This record gives sequence, C-alpha cells and structure tokens, in this order.
Amino acid sequence: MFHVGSARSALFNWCLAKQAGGTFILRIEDTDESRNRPEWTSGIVDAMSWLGMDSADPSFEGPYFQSSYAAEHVAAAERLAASRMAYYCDCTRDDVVARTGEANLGYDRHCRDRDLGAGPGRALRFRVPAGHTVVDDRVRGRVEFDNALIEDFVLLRGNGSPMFLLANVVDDLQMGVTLVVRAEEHLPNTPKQQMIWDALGVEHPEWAHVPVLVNEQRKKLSKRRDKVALEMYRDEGYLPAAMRNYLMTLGWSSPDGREIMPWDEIVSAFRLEDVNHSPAFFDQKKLDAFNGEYIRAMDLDTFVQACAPWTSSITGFDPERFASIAPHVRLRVVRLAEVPAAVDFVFDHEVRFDADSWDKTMTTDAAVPILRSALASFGSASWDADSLKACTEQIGEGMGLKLGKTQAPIRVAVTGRTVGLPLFESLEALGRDEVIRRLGVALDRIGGG
RNA sequence: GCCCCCAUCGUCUAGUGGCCUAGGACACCACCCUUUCAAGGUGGCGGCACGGGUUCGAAUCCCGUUGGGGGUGCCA
Repeated sequence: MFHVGSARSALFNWCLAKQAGGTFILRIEDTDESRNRPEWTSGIVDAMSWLGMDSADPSFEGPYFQSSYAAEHVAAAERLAASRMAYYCDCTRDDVVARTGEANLGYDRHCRDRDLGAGPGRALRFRVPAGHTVVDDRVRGRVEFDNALIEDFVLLRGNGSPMFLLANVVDDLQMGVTLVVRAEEHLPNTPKQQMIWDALGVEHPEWAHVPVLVNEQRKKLSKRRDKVALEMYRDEGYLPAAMRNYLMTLGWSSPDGREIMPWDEIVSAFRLEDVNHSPAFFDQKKLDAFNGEYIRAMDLDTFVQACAPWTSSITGFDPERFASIAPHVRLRVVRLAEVPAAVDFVFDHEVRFDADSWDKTMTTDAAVPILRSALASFGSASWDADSLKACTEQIGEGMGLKLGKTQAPIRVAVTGRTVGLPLFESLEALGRDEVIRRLGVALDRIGGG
C-alpha cells in the first residue's frame, strides 16, 4: 500500500524537483512481510501513477523497491573499517547487558580498541567521534546532537549484510542525491547518517524533515489502525487532483492564503521554509470538502468519463441517459463511488423501496389520491421536467398541498427514497412508460398491503 | 531511562514585537433560497497549554513546567 503520509512527502519532493528542474527519486525502503511481491509493488506503482508520479513525468524517478548498490554498501563499509572509522565487534546484545547491567543503555564500546579483524559473526560498528554533530535542517533549522550520547551503531551485521542507515547513505551517494526530504521520525538518526557521509569524505546532502501525519489520537498514522492506503481513496472515487491539493495543505499553506488551487500554482508556490513544524491530522471530512469542490468544478464530459468505473456495474446502465442527469449528480456527490446509489433507480427497473421512506410518505391519506392524479395527468402531459412540475403543482393545488408535499409520494413511488436527484428531471430521463408503470406498482403495493 | 522534535478555534492553518478586539478554511448550529437532498448566500459558536522573565508593548523573543509525538535493535 502507498501510505498517505509517504504520498505527502513525495508530493513535497516532487514540487521541489519540478521547481529546480531536477528529479525526485523515490525509494520505498520500508519493508514488510510482503516485500517484493509483485502485487504489492504494482499496487504502489498504480497508486503513485494515479497521483501523477510515473515514468511519463521527467521530474520523477522510481519507485525503487530494492537497492541495486549492494556491492557499494559493503565496499563503503570496508573503506571505513580500513581507515579505522569503523571497527569489528563480536559482542552480542546479552554480552552488553551483562556488562552494563542496563537493558536500555546503548553499546558500551567494548570492542572499540580491540582491533578485531573481519570474521563470521562480527558486526562492523561506526566509531562515533567525540564532539557534536549539527544537523542543518531546511524545515527545522539548526539541531545539535551530542555525539557522546550516540552509540557506536552497527554498519554491517555479523553476516556481512548492510544496515539501513549505511545502505541509505550509500544509495543517496550513488544516485547523486543532494536534498533529502523525509518525515521527521528520521531526524534523530540523521546525525548518524551525516557522520557516515563525513567519514566517507563526501559532502552530505541538505536535510529537510517534515512533520508526520497523525490520527485523531495524535499518533503517527499507522497501517494497522488507520485508513492510510492511497489505493482505498482512489477506489472510493476521490480525485487525484483533490487528493494532491489536500495533502499539500497538511503542514504547508500558500502565502496568498488560498487552499484550493491548481496544481501548477501549488508547485511554484511551495517552499520548504514555509513548512510547519507540528504534526497534522489527516481529516477526511476536509478531504471530502476538497473532493466535492473538485467534482463540481469538472466539466460534464470529464465528470461522466470519470464516473465510468463506478457506473459500469449499474444494472441496465445507459450512458446517454446518465449524461442527461449528470449535471444534477455532479452537484450532489462527494465521492464518485456514491454515484451508483444516487442514480441506479434511473436504470434499474426493480425499484428498491426504502422502508422508512415508504412509511413516511405512503401511509398518509394524501398518498393514494396524489398517485392516482399523477397517473392520470402524466399520461397526457408533455414529457419535460417543467411540464411535469407544473402538473404536480396542479395536483397539489387541488388538495391544498405545497409542491414539497405533493412530490413526496411520487418520488418514493418512482425512486424508492425520499431524497435524491431533482424529481422532475429524473422523471423526464426515465420516460413516460416507465414512470407510469412505477406509479402503478406503488399504487398496487399500497392497496395490497 | 536518555536524546530529539512539537504546542494558535474540534480539525487544517494565517500570524516572524505594535496593523490582533487573533484572520481564513473544514466541521458544527441557525436563518435565507428551495420539488426532496445537495449546492449557494448570510450569520453564529469556538483558540494563543501553564508559569516566570525581557520590553513602553508579547500569540510572536528567553527560561521553566506540563502535555503530546518520535527516536534510541546485528528493523526499515
């Protein structure tokens, strides 16, 4: 799954890359048990492509799921060992705890000066120098760490495989990365990486740590607890443009105060220095508001086409008829996945009556006379929304009812529900025969039961 | 435990010492519009975590407290 938090960091990176005419390289280094399964990686690629990040965009590269620099990782580590910037260690965790008597203290540097050679079961540790490490962060400013509090961390495991910290640095180095934009959870490990760069004798990249996204409980968004998969939002009918726009407003705001704005304007307005320092809550309600606005702003053809994945499953679906009511649908849905439930009555001859709606409208004394009158006058009315409305108004006048009351039983008879698309436009789309048929069905249903 | 980060309406944010009686957006409430529901319009509710400084003046600068988050593995 492609995490919404990762998506936002990616978007930040992408904006910067576009501004600088450079390339944003995305490496997904978070492994889980499903790592490298094609269905997992292709899901991520699809989700990113949905956002617009794919090979068609020259400012985007990736995503990479696996490093192709394994040999360089080890070579770099060995260079550090050769220059005594790192040393081999055969201590186990239990050894260290036994010596220090403290389970939550770091490594005690026992092997620092033992001059152990490489060998099976021996890890390679970085020799953290004395002094301080200053991380200059584009978002947070200067952050200073006391090296004495940083343990001699492992570069290479006992089996010779590289640790993430090292692999990450070497990959960045190999790929020519000059700016690292990532979530703030990585900030405490940044001095370690910076020391590796320094030890390798290479100028380290610029750092920028952006705040994390959190849930209602203010905890970092997690796969287990929270709805974080971008794919899920795509499948519910959120628009990529709305998602991009919303994600950008979490932790960043445009200098001119606009929230909803075109993507290219966001790209040129974005500045790392304007990014907030505090975590932001991913608020689906606000995403809904953005999505609704984006949907309403779509032109009709685009809207109809965008609905296709959802409308195709509707029984009896007819594209032309859908197009005729689409303007009314567009105004009322927040997610495209809501479209079928809003319009299925227009296509499916089997009306599904909502029990509450039925009870509320069909058990009144007025229901039967209204439906009978409608049956009579709709038979000869000219078949357009305005005329049908006039007809219905006339029925109501005869009974001393306002249009709101008069239309209710007709609406439930035809659509099955008390709420929905504008009634007379729906009747027009359905056609005279079908409307008359449904009025009859409803009348029978009242009589029968 | 230790280290790091953070702290403005419920939420996202504007605010970089006087323009702040703290502005906007979402949500919520009310009213208007209205064939239902929406959309739209108008209005309302609602916040600088706390305590000390510095200053003529602090949401804004400094210190502390509290609260939250993250990190601290031969995880990534």
